[in-house]
Amino acid sequence: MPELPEVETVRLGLAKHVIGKKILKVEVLHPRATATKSLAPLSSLVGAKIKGVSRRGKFLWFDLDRPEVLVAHLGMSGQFLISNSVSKKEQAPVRHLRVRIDLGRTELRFIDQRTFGWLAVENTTEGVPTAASHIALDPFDPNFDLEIAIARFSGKRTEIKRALLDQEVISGVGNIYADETLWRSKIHPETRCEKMKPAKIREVILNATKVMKEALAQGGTSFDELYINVNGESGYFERSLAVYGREGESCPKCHSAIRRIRFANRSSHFCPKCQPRPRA
DNA sequence: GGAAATGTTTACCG
DNA sequence: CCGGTAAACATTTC
Repeated sequence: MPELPEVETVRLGLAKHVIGKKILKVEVLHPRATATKSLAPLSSLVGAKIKGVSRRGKFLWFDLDRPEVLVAHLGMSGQFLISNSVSKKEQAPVRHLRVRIDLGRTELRFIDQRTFGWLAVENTTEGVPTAASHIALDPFDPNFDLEIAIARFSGKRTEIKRALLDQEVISGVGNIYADETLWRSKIHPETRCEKMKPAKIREVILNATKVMKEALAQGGTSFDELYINVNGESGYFERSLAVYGREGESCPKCHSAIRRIRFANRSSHFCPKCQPRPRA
């Protein structure tokens, strides 16, 4: 579920609530919540103080007053929720609660229905944890370089949608924003990158950036309770979606029926009129 | 009741 | 390198 705008919404919420707090206790309630690559059990972080919350693409991490970081990936259904610590007795059971991190008056909870998300203790290289070291810069990164990104797309001999989803080409874009980006760009998802002019690729990247910025401003996209911010609130970008999840409904631009195709093992939504299939 | 679908990532195979 | 497929899993929808 969570793509860059959702992860960034979570990061902002976490930063507001956990920076400066010390980890007093860590309770792992599901074995898959700790990534196998974790250098140590999450409980080894007891005593560490949280100095900051960082993000690259869809990867999140907590910077600590020690070299290691606590890395998190939300997968399809991961959430962080901030709650006030209450005595064990008063706690209502929380569905899919995987990890509890005691920060004193605050408890940080990692909740994950499908358990594709994970946490890990990792080292960093130039401030970036191992898990995210192969991930390209996302368009919100101050060091993001548009020309380098264009070159990377141009070098891919594959379809534009696959490249958009490839986190080593550009990071942060997932299935929702890829479809929305291509609709805005009037490009069919199966258009080959090598057939696209650099100017068109530039337009695609800029549209991806724009659609994710707009989504961030609305707190991200929530279809259900599977994506909510650290306070348990939903995002409102769903109402702004032009094609994603709208198969059979009308294109906001031309009113043709939106189509859905299976593609790269997931659904792609597009307008057959605004985004005609490129001729081979 | 069962199949198909769901926002991610990684691995494997041809 | 590319692309298809599968896998990890729980839940909802058709």
